[in-house]
Amino acid sequence: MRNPELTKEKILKKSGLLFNTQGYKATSISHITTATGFTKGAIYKHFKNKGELEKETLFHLSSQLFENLRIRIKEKKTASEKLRTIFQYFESYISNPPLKGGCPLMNAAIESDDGNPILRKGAVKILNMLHGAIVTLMENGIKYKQIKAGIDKEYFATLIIASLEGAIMMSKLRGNDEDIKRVIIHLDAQLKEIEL
Amino acid sequence: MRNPELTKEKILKKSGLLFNTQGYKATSISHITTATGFTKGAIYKHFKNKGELEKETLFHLSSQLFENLRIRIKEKKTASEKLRTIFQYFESYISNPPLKGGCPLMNAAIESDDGNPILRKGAVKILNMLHGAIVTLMENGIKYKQIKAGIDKEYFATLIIASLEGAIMMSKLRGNDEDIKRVIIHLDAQLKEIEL
DNA sequence: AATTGAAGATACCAATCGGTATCTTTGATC
DNA sequence: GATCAAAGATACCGATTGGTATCTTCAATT
Repeated sequence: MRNPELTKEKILKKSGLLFNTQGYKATSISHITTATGFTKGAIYKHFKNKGELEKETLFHLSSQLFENLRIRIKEKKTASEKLRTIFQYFESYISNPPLKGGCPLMNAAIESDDGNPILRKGAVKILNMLHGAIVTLMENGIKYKQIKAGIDKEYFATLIIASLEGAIMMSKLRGNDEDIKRVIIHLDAQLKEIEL
Repeated sequence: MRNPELTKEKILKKSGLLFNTQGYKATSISHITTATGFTKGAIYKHFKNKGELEKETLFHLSSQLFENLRIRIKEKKTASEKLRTIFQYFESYISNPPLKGGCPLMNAAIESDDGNPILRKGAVKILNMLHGAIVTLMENGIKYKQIKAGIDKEYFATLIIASLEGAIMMSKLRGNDEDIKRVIIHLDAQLKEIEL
């Protein structure tokens, strides 16, 4: 009944939940052993230390969310629709969370940026991926005449990520859905202005 | 040479630095004793437990920043100028940080929102204060015919806070000042649209 | 079916955690 | 200047931390 791959997957999944809700530093190996049912020995067979587990877990979390998002985006045809899908996905973090604990990028960014350089590096990578994905999405929109040419893509990508991330923090903290909705209304309006 | 008030102040100051950079959970009492030069006995004479110290420190940090901001805002005359002062203050978090470790509101919000209800309550209070301050600022702007009447103040306040907080996270993580600058350019443009 | 290396369990380590009880020192009050 | 409560130092507590060494169990290979 042994299945090392499945064991590693289970450890990553449970660690993801714990790290994203309780925080990386605040989640101990013992918490993970009790959550998974495995022992320390099993965990340290798959991960050489806690830092490595944190890094791999963050990557696991983000690939999961990215994959989810990618599927939804693929269904849409125009760049505008794709962008709006991103907005809605971020709203679902509040209204119907695909993952407890809020945005893993934000969580890792805030916890790591003044210590834990390994985790920080992972967070930077994820942020750059997200930013880059939005930029290419807009490039394609321009290419297929759905979006005005000459707009500053980097600027829009930053605007989208910053306001959505900030809004999730606000809504999550205040137990609101007002803040995230307001931001999405604004982003929708901005999107209308660059549509063709 | 004893001065209990000054002792408490020093503990709060050093704790503020440590909590805001290393995180609340990650900063131990021992870290604070070595940073302040005081012993555990001294700390627990002024704060009944670590949670209380965290709460008071967050309040101390935010009042400091609020006071700084309040002074700068008071110098400006119109609502637009006052709002732009807020934008610039957030930019200074990156370009010339008044405090290491980024925005204490954001830090406390992210670390506390799934545990540490005491700290969370403090963060909510600060967020509501900031939001409320921006709303009143705009109300006065409307009153004195500097800003268009009929605009959604709550909406603008949320937009400002969300995008600035998100941008700080991004710029801090990427070692950039691009992201925060882009957001401020956008907020400036938004402000121009509601000016009279 | 015996072998063997990997998977996982168990038991332990020193260091550190938040917290407390107790002791000494200080400075204001009389 | 003696008094005395408050401020702060010291020493300790049990629990928990990340990590390791060792043992057992499993399942694929021969």
